[in-house]
Amino acid sequence: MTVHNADIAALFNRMADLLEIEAANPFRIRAYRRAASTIEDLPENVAQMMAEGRSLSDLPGIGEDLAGKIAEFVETGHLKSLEEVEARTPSALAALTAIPGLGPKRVHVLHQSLGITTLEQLAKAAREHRVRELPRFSAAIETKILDEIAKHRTAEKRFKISTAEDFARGLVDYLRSALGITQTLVAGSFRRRKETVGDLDVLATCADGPAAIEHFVAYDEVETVLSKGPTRSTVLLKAGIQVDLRVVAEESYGAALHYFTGSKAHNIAVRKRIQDKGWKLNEYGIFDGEKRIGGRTEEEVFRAADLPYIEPELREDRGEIEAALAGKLPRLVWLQDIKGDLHTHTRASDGKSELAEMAAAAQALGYEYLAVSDHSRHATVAHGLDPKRLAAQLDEIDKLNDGYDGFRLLKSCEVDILADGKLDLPDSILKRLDFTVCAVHYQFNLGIEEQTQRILRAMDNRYFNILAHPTGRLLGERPGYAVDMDRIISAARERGCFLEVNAHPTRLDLDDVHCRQAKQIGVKLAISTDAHSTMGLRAMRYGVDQARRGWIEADDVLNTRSWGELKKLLSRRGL
DNA sequence: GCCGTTTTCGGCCCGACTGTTTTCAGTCG
Repeated sequence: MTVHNADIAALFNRMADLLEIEAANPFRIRAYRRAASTIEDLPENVAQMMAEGRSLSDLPGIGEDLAGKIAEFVETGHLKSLEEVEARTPSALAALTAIPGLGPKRVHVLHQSLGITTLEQLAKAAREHRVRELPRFSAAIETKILDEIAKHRTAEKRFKISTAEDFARGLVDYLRSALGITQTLVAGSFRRRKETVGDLDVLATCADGPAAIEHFVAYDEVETVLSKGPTRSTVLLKAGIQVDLRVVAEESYGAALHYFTGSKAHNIAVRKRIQDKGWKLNEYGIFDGEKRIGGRTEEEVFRAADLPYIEPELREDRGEIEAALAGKLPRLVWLQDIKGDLHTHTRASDGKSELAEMAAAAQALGYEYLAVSDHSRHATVAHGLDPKRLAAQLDEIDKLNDGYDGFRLLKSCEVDILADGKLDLPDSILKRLDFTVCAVHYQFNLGIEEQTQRILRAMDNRYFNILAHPTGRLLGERPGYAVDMDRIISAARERGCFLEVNAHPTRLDLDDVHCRQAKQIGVKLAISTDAHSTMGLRAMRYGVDQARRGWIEADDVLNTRSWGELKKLLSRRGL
């Protein structure tokens, strides 16, 4: 059995959930969570590392004990200590803490006093008014629990970054319209540019906190005010997204921005360093005793921790602190580094704009080139091109290119990878292309071995260049197909192929962890929009954000290069 | 449970808001 990092992370997180309900040592709980996060974000497979005889206890937050537990699970498929905890505290209890207002302490009481382990039992007990009798509960909490169960755990909902931007724009404009609010910024996972966000963490500076809060809760998109104090308030918008506003004074802006941007693990690590110097960091600033010694800017926060500025996308406690100390922070790729788009569609297949329109839009973005990569024939619903139609498109591109100065349309095609691993078009037409973008578009339900083999076989074709949207996932809609990405990435390096970071906000595929893995192994990435219209070209920034989260630098990206340099990289050996 | 050119033991980030707790625990971020 193959043990994936996600399995081990889930195991440790479950342990942490249950230990929390048992009121175990909070630092022991944190240790499990930190280890889970380390494993989950690790750009290598842990079971593989073990097989190679490498020491897991070198990983941050993993000591002798947890390394042993990982080994036990990899070897036996079981974790004895977790089973012991589960015998006392059923795993189902962890799900109850997802209900807002129910934390580990209350869930513990519910289990001990009423024997409740499931949502159904909880609802029944609440309806029978048995919950309000318990210590630290009340009729109000009982009603709230029933409400939350009825709405069935909307708390879990996450929003695509592009959707969140939509909500954020209106809100930020509204906040800025208030007198006295000088700065407004959306921090949190939004600022770290995670592919999805659970809520919006908004920071505002204002001398009069309560006035800013009043203005905030009066926003006409507010559905419910969940909490409201003089400096902080939480609301639910009609769109279903939760928003936290935090108001601080101007001199605390940097400290508050750092605090509110997170991630939590990163903040803990930075605070620890400042604390080690005998100072204190909170959202109001850096303090030496009672005396404020900084915090107006984020740079001051990092400086106090003896660190250079760390970009928000890196702040996940995935080694950025260590890299910063060693002077090895990546110089992350910027949108301005991008010189062209390597995956786009036109009306010839399922796009909405004409070839010339796409070219004009690309030039307006300042691009040096745009690859046209319409679907191949197997994608019939997308009016995929057969060799004849593709040949006609290539002729048309030649004609258009004659008229451009300092810009070039590149000849490409999004070639289907057939179920047997063959490419959907014959070499006779593929050889006329500048490069191919190859993708899986059907038979998503193959087993992991079959699916991996299918892609590896396709990569064996010397006309295979870039693997498009490598996992096929659609955020919030469907998971990716089962595929062994470790092997795909290694195979790409051996064969001189590349992987795409699909910039469409519903895809963002590769994810950040695999971007970093590709970089470490030496596989370059294409950041491409998969645009189906001229508007679609503007999604590039989401792909760049995703790549930045994966520590990607301009040199790691194919399309930061001029066409001349790019062409050399795309020519596979033996061709 | 992890971790250490201060430590192998004793630390481990910090604060706002809520509610029923009359002095603070629980929850959340």
